Amino acid sequence: MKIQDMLIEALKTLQIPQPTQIQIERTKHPDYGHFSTNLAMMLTKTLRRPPMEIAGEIVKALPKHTDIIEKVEVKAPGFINFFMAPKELQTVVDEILKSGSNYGRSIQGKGKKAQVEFVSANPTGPLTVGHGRQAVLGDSVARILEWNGYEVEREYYYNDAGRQMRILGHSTFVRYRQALGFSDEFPEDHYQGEYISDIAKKIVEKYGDRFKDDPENEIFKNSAEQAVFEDIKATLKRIDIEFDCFYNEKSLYENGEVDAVLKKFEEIGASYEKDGAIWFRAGQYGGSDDRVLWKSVMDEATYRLPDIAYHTTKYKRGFDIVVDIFGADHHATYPDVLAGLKALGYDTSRIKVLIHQFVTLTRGTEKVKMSTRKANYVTVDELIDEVGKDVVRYFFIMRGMNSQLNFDLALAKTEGEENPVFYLQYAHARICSILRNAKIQGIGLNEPFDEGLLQETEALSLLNVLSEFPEVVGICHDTLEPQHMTTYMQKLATAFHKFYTDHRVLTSDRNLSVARIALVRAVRTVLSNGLSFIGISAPEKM
RNA sequence: GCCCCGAUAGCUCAAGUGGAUAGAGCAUCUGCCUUCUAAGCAGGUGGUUACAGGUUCGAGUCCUGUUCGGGGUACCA
Repeated sequence: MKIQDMLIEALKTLQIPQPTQIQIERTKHPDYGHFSTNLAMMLTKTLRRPPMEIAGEIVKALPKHTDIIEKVEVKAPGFINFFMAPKELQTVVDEILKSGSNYGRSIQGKGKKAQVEFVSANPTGPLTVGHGRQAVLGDSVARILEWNGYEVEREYYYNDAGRQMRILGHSTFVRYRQALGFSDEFPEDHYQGEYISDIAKKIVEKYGDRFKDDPENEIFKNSAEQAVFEDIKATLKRIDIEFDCFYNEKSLYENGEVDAVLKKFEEIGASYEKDGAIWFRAGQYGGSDDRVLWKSVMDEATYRLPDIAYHTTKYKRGFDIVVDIFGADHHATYPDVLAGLKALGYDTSRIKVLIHQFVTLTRGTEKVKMSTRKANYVTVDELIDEVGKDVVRYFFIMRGMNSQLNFDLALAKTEGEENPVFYLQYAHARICSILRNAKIQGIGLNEPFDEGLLQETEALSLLNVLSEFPEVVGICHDTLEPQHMTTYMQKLATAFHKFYTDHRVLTSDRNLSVARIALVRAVRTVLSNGLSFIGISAPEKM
């Protein structure tokens, strides 16, 4: 960065040793210029002099580059504020138009493979609002990594062998009997959802009463699983989420990964037998207490063992970065998995675990409890029907994942068109409309322009916001939090709407019009890139 | 008991590594459409950032304690 180089040069002339890091930040308020540094305040400790004094000397010693920096100010308690020259701000238009849909992309992940694992709900029923948050969050994290140059794989891990699935199969069986006219009672702890009856009816259509006395027949569980999975995939597709891989836990037993972990643990003494069960010394590897890996009672593994084995495959499959996304209810399980991997000698710093808090559903002031069993949930599909794909996606990532998300169903309906997502899309549509009009007036979109004509306050602040986009992509990468992009997009749209209100793009002055067209084309590019970054469509008309 | 997350405007929420005057939307009040999309813009009202201490040039952000809410703490996943 140019400002940084200038500061380093100033420190050299003053013979002040350079601190390990020079912080340069964008300012919040225009009064403080475009960038500022706390360098003088950082130096006050080592130099033992007042920061204002140091700041003054640094500013005097700064090399003069009036084409880049228009003004430098010192403000109490010792900030050095840089005001960029219009000429410097104006260069971004050309840069954006040249880069187009690549503007903002970073290459820091180039050549690296990343995997994002999310949703991973067992196929017992439709995706609910709770899953929705994770689905959108996970896909957004994947998009963040893609924008930063990684080759990204989206993975869905599931288990179709557990107790839940047995109950699902039996639920289907009972509905099947009922569909055949038997008056079997439906057990309370079974899956109450109507989708089970639909699946059962299809079995009746296809096979009649052939299985009426065969509750153990695999057809019940298998048909249910298949149907549910198809629904889940269809739902995800509606919000533009597609997985590259569905990984079945069962395969870890079939391909020997589970056994391999057990054997290795035994070899290195990370496990021991007690009370007929096999325990993992999690405490020795950064976990809290020792945990059971293999149950004595049922003679089967606990979930930890296949989870550890599963994660070893992530290393074996060559991912440089692995992101696991869990709901708050799973936060206690991952330390054991990490401890297991550490025991096996893997570098666990490659694994990033993101925990998101729950979605609390309310209808007005009334809380809606959700349970897949009792079928009293709101599905992602219903949500999409209600507010549309873009709003669903935006809604789930506009809040930080650490906060519980309150979803008021009553409000979701009324907010409708006042939703912040329309604000962004409207800015894009407005620009498209201007460009259509420009064409009608016979102004070409690619005519050479004089960027020096973009000098109004509103234009300059818009240019400043535009130049921030690549940094936001970087912040999203560092934090793996997509909401930084939504916050930025609001800021960009605001800057544009403000410019639009105060200045016409198509004026009687042709040169000015051409320059402003270039500006709004740059805005459109960044809007469109940002919307694609968060997976929201950029409409040309609204 | 112990662990994780949260508490910011009347409501829902922002605020990258500690920075300056804590921001949006909704709600409410007032202005702005014979000119490119008013799904917009400008302005008003609204805050002791749960509470009490601490760290420092500086704390919504870090530390300690308290209160309240959510989630966990299994030979369930």
